[in-house]
Amino acid sequence: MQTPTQEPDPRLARTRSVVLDAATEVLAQQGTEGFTVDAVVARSGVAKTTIYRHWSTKDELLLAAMACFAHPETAPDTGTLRGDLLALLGGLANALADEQWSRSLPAMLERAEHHPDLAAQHLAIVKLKTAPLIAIVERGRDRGELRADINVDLAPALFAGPLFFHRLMMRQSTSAAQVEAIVDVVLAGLAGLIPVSLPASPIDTRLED
Amino acid sequence: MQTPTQEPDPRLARTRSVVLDAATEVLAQQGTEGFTVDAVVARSGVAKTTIYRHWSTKDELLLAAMACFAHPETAPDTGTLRGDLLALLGGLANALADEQWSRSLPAMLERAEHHPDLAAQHLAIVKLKTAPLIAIVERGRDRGELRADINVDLAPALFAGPLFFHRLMMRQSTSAAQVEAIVDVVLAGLAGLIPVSLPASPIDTRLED
DNA sequence: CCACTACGATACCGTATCGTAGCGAAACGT
DNA sequence: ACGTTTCGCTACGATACGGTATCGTAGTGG
Repeated sequence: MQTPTQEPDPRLARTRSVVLDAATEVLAQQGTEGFTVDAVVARSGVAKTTIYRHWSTKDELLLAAMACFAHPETAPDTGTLRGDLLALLGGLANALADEQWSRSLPAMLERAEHHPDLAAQHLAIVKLKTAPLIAIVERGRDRGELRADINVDLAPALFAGPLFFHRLMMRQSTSAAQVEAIVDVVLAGLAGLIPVSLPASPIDTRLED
Repeated sequence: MQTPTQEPDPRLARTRSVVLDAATEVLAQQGTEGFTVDAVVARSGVAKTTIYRHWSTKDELLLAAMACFAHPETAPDTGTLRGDLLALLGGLANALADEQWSRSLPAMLERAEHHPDLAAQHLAIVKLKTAPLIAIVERGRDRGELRADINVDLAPALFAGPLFFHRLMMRQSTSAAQVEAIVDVVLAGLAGLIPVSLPASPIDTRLED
């Protein structure tokens, strides 16, 4: 009856991969203005018609290219909260320094600002990337290295925020020593004195025209 | 001899102001893709030829529009470091929530990534905006509320980074309660236990193709 | 070996956008 | 009042880009 061995044509996957690789590279190197279908054609060596056979519009291609960055991050497990944070944030600092994802980040942020689909996808990616950080902090809390009543919602902003600030606003990388300093300051602040309990993040009623 | 009363034509200043206002609005509302000369023409009511008489190219216009955001920020003075930080960062949170500068920020970051002139100008603006924060922290340090050997280079990233992280990555605003929590955590970490002394920020050898 | 599918090349259309030309009208300084 | 400067307007030219049509080619599965 059915044809279970409906082998998909390997050419499909091949061009799809080649084009998406080229698209991410173009986005990373040229930004939004340089992200043009012809540029992807030139870089990938794939004909424009073929590209349009896979993605019916330029925005779809951009969306698909962005989706390539949605790899889940694995949380390190060094045994201590501080060690985990240093490992994770050190890796983040390195990624922010020279990975394609980091170079395309400003372009993605800009496009997401005016394109709801991209905004949703970017938010999903961010949650994917921040999940291990939250997991680490929760694990440390459960281990007793932090107060039990701590609210983890601010953890991504507190720990990763400074790194992104350096990358996006100051346009410079964060050294290992700086990562260590950030971890130590925030960790001391979290572990120590003040009970951090907050109302949940406020409803956001902004960012729409 | 000379004509000392070289009264500048008020029309020049007027159109310049009108066009730059329109340009910033277009940039904030439409982003880089919508930032087109014709859009500025439509919004300002100034003829395209006139715009090109003031700025010889579109990039110059964009540069001039960005320069409008280079207003120096005034540092509050409440008497305590915590009060100053709450005032300043609270203002920053509000600005990030709904000011034109915040809405054009992603576009500016993206353009700066691939346009050296804009990058330099953006960095100058950032330094202008972070200066009062550094001043506040130094004042608190000199007042004895922080260790004397503290390094203030990380202060902008530690205090303002989380707010920018919320705005850019999470696309949400930072509530007053969250600002307070951030200030308390970082302040506790800075005031307390660990001596934060770092080598100076590393030389940046990235971000060029 | 064969039908089928995906791919490549080229040409093409329509449109958006940057930037300019030319001329007349209006506002300015004196 | 008058010369000068600035502005508005329409119409362009040039280019780049998104997207399509057509036809021929090459790889794929059976």
